[in-house]
Amino acid sequence: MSSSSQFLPALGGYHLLSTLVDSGQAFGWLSIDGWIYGVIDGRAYKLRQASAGVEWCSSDHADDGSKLRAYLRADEDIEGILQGFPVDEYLAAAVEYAPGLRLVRQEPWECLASFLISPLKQIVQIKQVLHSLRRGLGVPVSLDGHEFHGFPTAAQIAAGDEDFLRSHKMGFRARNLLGTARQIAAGDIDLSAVSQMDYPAAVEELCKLRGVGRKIADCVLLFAYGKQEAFPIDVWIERVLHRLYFPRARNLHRRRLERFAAEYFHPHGGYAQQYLFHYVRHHPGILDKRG
DNA sequence: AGCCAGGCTAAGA
DNA sequence: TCTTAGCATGGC
Repeated sequence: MSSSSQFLPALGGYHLLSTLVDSGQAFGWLSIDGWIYGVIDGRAYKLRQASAGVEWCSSDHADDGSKLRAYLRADEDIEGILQGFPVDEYLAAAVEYAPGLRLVRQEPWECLASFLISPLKQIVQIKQVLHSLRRGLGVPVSLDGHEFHGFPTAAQIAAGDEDFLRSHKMGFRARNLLGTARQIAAGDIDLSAVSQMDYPAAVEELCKLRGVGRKIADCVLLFAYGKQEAFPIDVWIERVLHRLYFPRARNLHRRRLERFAAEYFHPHGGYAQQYLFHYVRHHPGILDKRG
């Protein structure tokens, strides 16, 4: 059952590993034998870095690659975005460190469910819980003799109970995932309608979901809906903004940081945040610098 | 061993 | 409106 690989051009600067495996925006991609494996919309894919693009292979032999292109945001003008960043030594260092880092466009439900697992968990643990959940509920799909699983739907999760979810080590987050899955399965909130909303309305809508606050809403709006105004402020980004941009400020509240980021990085807050996050996670020492 | 993790809810001031 | 305790689990 060998499938021939295909090639996505115009992705020369793309760095798959930092974008898919090591970025903290998506949690389902696995690095195996020099390829990166994952599932998009029920199809298994494997991807590999090539000199002038991305080599890929799908479990669906009739796959024309359009889903993958959309997921990778292959047509995005990354050069223009980087040019539009404010002149800033930290941002410049972050881009220089990982110039091939990109944002992707995930499926909204999977992204939302993933970040419902994120509070008070490390990224490695989030990945473990989500893979466990996939194996428990997801539809299997194989590629190269490896078995993967699609992400469980909201209806599938809503049909279960909290103890089942807790058996996948998600602790108190089980209540939130179950509650949100039920709101969506019941048609209480329509995730497909969120894409047409402007950013503030979308934030408000997502925050109606159980366990979703501003930070998780921003993650979903950025990583799944492509809303560039979204600037998720987690503990790391908060430290970065505080230490690097307001080294002597006291009583810096989340509200103040949100306002600063929205203005200063406009209109590319989402990308700026992603580069800064990736950079600080690999250079925590920059936070030691005293202002 | 002890600190901390891509936060949120709800209760109390 | 603003603060804060409590939350489950495990990597390092």
